[in-house]
Amino acid sequence: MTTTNSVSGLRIGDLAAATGASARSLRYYEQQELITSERSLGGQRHYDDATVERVRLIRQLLAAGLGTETIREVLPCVHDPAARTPWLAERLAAELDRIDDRIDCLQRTRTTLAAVIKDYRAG
DNA sequence: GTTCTGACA
DNA sequence: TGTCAGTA
Repeated sequence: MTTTNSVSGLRIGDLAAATGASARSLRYYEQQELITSERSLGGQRHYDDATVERVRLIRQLLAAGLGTETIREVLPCVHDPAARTPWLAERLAAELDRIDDRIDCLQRTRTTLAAVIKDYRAG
């Protein structure tokens, strides 16, 4: 569309380019209430500059294996100490354990694959 | 041309 | 998450 209105901010294509997330993913993040946007008269989404950093963090957490529900719960306290609660601390500790388990799993797999490759190269 | 929603894979 | 359809 080429509608002109007063709504400023990044359009979904801009945010996608700035974060590496696809427009499809960005709409999904919004649907999951991980990010918010304003709508122009034509219904187009417009994002605040701060959303760029937020999306990068979301993708980092997603890549680490956290689910969207967990991210939604945890995101508020990352940059806002006031949002940190005992319950959230337990939640984060649980995620830390999961990540450690995952690291262990990856490390074992790495060792296995490395051995196979070494064996192959040795002929 | 870009984005929107809903739907299917 | 990609992609297709029909729009605005």
